Amino acid sequence: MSMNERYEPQSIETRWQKRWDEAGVFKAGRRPQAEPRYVLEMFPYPSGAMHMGHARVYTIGDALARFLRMRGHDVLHPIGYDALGLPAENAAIKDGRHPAERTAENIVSFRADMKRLGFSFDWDREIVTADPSYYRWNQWFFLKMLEKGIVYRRQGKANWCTGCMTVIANEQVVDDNLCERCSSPVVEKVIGEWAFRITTYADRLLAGLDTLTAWPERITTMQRNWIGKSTGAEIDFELQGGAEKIKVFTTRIDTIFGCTYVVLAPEHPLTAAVTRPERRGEVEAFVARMKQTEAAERTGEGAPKEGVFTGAHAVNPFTGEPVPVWIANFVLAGYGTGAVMSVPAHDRRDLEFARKYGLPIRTVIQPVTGDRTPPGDQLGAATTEDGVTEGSGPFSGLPSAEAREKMSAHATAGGFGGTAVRWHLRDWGFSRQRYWGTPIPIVYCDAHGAVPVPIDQLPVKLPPQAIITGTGEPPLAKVPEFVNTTCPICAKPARRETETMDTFVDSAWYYARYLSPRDETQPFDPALARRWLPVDVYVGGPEHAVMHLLYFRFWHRVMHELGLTAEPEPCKRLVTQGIVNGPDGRKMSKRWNNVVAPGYMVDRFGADTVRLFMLFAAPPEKDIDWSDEQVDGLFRFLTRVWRLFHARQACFGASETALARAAGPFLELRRRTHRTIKKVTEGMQDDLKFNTAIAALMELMNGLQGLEPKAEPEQAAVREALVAMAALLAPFAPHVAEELWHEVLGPPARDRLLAEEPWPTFDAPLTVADTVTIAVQVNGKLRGEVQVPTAAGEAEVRAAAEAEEKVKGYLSGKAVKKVVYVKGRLVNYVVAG
RNA sequence: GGCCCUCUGGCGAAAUGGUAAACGCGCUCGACUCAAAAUCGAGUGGGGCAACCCCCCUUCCCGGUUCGAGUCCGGGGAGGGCCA
Repeated sequence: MSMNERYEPQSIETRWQKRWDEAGVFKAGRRPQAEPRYVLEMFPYPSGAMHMGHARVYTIGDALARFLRMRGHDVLHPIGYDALGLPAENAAIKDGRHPAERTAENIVSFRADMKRLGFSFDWDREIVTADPSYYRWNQWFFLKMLEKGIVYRRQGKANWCTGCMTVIANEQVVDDNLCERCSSPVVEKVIGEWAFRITTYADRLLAGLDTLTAWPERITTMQRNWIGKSTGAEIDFELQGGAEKIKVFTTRIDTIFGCTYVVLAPEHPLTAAVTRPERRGEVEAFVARMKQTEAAERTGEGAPKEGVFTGAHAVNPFTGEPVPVWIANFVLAGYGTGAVMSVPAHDRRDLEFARKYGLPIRTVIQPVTGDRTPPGDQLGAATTEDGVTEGSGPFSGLPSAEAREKMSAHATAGGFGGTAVRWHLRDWGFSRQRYWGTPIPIVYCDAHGAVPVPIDQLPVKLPPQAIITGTGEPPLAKVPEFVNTTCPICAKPARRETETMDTFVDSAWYYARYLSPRDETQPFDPALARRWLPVDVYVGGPEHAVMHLLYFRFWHRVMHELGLTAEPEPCKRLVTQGIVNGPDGRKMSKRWNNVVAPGYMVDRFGADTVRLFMLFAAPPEKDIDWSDEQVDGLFRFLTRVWRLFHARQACFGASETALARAAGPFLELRRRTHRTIKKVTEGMQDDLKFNTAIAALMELMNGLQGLEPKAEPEQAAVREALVAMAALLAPFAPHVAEELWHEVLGPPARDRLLAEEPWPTFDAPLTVADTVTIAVQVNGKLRGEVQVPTAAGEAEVRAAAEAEEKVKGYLSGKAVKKVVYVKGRLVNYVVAG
């Protein structure tokens, strides 16, 4: 046997990657008897070169996948590419190339970068969403959902991105009404579009969150807020001298006796009908002006409240009192009923508006604290908290919650309203007026209207020759070969739908396609789904909390209802990993010139060092800053490990039977070895404590460095430590681990691979040291420590503690009131004075 | 404004309510060297002291629960996220 003295990762890494690949050790389904585990990382959008963020997610998932494989599980750890979408199309327009060409190139580069990092993916299951063999199943789901009424065509206001020239989802509109992808302004546009009725799942998606106990709470909280259930009441205000009713939605029906006016959204259908002739000019001018203004601008916190009086009055059904009907900018047609009852004393916006236009303010809630709210005209600010009703007729003197219940019941009984629920969640409009997406399988026929493409005619393929202009007209509309077709019902000439699907459709169910990626008869095999789903651990960025992760849950529920999956939720445990910032602590970006490319770092230090850095810097969920010094340190660690093995080659042949005779420092080494196995194992199982697991390995190595084994029992103890170290290192730094493991074991291991060896086990009695240090406290302050045999009882420990000179000083002449003894930890004397 | 999260050495961090700062980085000193790099060894929270004996202080701040609080509870501050 010969070992190179120098640690040269580049040469060993490619060699082991090849061996793993040839042996097929990462293929899922090789252990049909074993318990399956599905480890998934969010698949990449291959928009350019791979970056550090990718290196981190896949390293985290890979460490876990490798660990579980060594624990004997049958592991599914797949990868693919989220290849369709706007950025690829925009980039293609910019440099005049076809998105398919660019995407294919990016995938080649991504795949190479991932392979160089040694991720244990089952490459046979690779999927590309831009491939018709994938997106035909998007079309299949579309048709199934159309059948079930989950997909529908609607005419409505949509968010139109002026940069991407397409409709985008609510969730994709950020900050000041800008597009999440391209930062161009987003405007409202009335448009016909396809939508998923995700709102009919709102209650189930909300309730399902309670079952996701292994998801980070902040993600479930964000989803809960996004779904946004608010329970309130709907109340009809009859128009005085007219037949119309104004339906208002409120969560604060307990304040209804304080309602002094009613406001309609400018777009409310009743606006024109209620307006009195003498006010018509003013109202129309106002409505016209509001149409020019965007929603966010109108309703923003700082935006001035503006409105006009319609001249009409509506009757408050609780008081019988007529109140004026106004139109105002801060009410939106799209939320609730598009009309609100205004209670200026108890709502901030209503108060601001009332003050501006001189409308009455009436206090009807008093704080529970007993403080008095001043009368309306002296009110400093609206009191928006719950309290106790007053001036509310038969409902006076009730706590808000009780008042709400009784008032809702009263409205129901009187036939003018009742309890109602409103959701923040909107239906998911998924039509895109762009090329690089899944064609929507619909044909428009003059005689039969919108006709679904029959399932056996799928896929409807994207024509390669689309003219990509980015002008806002669907590019597919300009491809006659694509557009012109025949009606599936009457075979007469017809036109294809030219819109494509949002890419969130692709990512909503890709994890299921990995189960049977080449299946041509169904999206995936339900029998395999029963074995592998739900996903055991899903690793990805927290930025997907309300878009991808909600659509993902929605889609899974639909699949569940279609009988394709056994469970209603797609994934048990979610791990959200932090960002990798530049060395300067700022987000890596060309703008700051602080981008560190993973490929370059692999060239310099090897994949194992880069992987160790990702895992050691901090726990997975924390943001980290790239640090050249830390990377140097981890490379040094691997070099030290390498040299240590080399320096101890004499131990490699030591016999295991000699182990039992190890004594003194070598028995202590054996204990450290077994404690390390325990610590790493538990850290990986319970939480993903990669950083402390690696720290434990460093400690083991530090302890090993000072030992000079001579006799065979000593050599055997060292060998045991080396074998364990190689195995424990395998999930984190798999290449060097594999190399060293083979070196230690020698020829007997020639045909085996550490990647699929059983995980080391520890001998429980050996994890216990024979003496422990017990802290001695007096009144909770540390005053000394004593070494006692691990087996020592309380009396023995106390005797030793009380014999300590220092402790004696603190105890002498004091009355001991109480002694707290914690086995193996401390003894605390509570003394008087 | 609402909801949520975070705050520990010079830095990244660790710590079932039980010896705060494991491990790594950085730094200091020493060995090796003509010298340097690399490597190896020792030290490294702050203050007091002749003393690396010992004492006091220290997990953003204030209070509480407890024999004992970085950890639990209440209040405040700063920073961040999401939603408005």
